[in-house]
Amino acid sequence: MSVQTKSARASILDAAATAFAEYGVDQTSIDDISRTMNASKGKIYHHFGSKGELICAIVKHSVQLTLDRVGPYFYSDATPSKKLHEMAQAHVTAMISELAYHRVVIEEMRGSKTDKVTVNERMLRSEITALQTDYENMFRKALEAGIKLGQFRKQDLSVTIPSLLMILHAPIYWYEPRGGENISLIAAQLADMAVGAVSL
Amino acid sequence: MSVQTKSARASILDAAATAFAEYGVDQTSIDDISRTMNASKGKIYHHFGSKGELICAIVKHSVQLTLDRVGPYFYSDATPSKKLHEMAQAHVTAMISELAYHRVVIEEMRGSKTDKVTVNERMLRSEITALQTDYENMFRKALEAGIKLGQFRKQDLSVTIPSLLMILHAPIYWYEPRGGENISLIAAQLADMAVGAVSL
DNA sequence: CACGAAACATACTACTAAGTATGTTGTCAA
DNA sequence: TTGACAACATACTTAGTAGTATGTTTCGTG
Repeated sequence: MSVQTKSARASILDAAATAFAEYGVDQTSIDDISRTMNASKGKIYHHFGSKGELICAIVKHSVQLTLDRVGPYFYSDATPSKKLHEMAQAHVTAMISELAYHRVVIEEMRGSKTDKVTVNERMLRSEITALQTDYENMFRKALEAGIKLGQFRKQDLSVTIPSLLMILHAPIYWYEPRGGENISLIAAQLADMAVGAVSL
Repeated sequence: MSVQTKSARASILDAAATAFAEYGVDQTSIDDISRTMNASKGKIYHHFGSKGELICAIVKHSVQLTLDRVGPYFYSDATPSKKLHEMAQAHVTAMISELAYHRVVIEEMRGSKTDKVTVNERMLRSEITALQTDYENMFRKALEAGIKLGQFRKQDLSVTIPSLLMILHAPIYWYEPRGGENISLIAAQLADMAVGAVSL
């Protein structure tokens, strides 16, 4: 077959993300995941050093996907209001489009992790943190530009940014893929809310 | 001593909420909790039938506390904008004031729970759901009133309400009690954002 | 074809943590 | 006083799960 089937690593990532998103990270065992793939636990541990690394890979992928979707709008030359609106729309679209991956992120955001953490995992974590910082900085700069131009209210951005992202994360909690639902409608409304939340 | 010390049940609830909030529900064992209280596992299981029931009690308490703080403002006769602002402020104040309890709620929102669920727990869950529905309805009515008066934008409330609550939940993720931070400042800014998010 | 490594599968170990069974102490009412 | 019950403490059982050790098969390459 010339049709290159999805790589084993990607299959595992998909299956894991789906299972984690559905039942929760802690309630899902590696055995559970392998079972849904008609594979064995050995396969997973061959590709990922630990459960923690698997989770990190999912989270990193989620952040990267979001960055890829939103980035282009940040680097446009639109007015701050319009730019923020487009970024918000892209973010929501990302959330809905790869729902499972992003759901895992939410669950792992408050990751204390007393368990053993492999060296590899520690590296992944710092990479993720870097990506997330980059991402937040995009919103920070867009907001600062809008404030300077008098389009956005003066405000404490360390409060604004996480709250703004909360709005855009919201679909993670309640969206369920049906037939008819119009993704762009939801994205548009949430983007309206986001812009309204910071505007004068 | 006439000073009535806190009831055992309340002590357990506090210790559990604190530990759950700090390390995560799944990473915190009943033994962990009892250890922080200098008590025994038997004490906890004497007052709560299972870990699930303990969690439910915490969640219910959280919802009840929020309801108590926000309710009065809903039943005032302020204009929709002002009413929503006051409700939002009260909500944020609640989040910050009993941070541990509300953090547990967030973690349990996406509760699939394949485990055994006791009958008692099932009852608690439905009570909680009822309280939460009541709570959301307060915001729904306030928003509908504002839309009717032309103060708020026409919008899909099934999208708006969860997103609005997300803004108000935000401090749960980043607030950490220091000395100087001014709670009311944070509450005011988030309330501004909430009102702005739905206004014309 | 051979052979070595990658890509798995299978079986096992070690440990954690929820829940239980049972023992002990204090309290209060009859 | 006593007995019964609430309020704990202690010790144990047991199920589930992360991780490992060890086979087995496939496959690219010389």
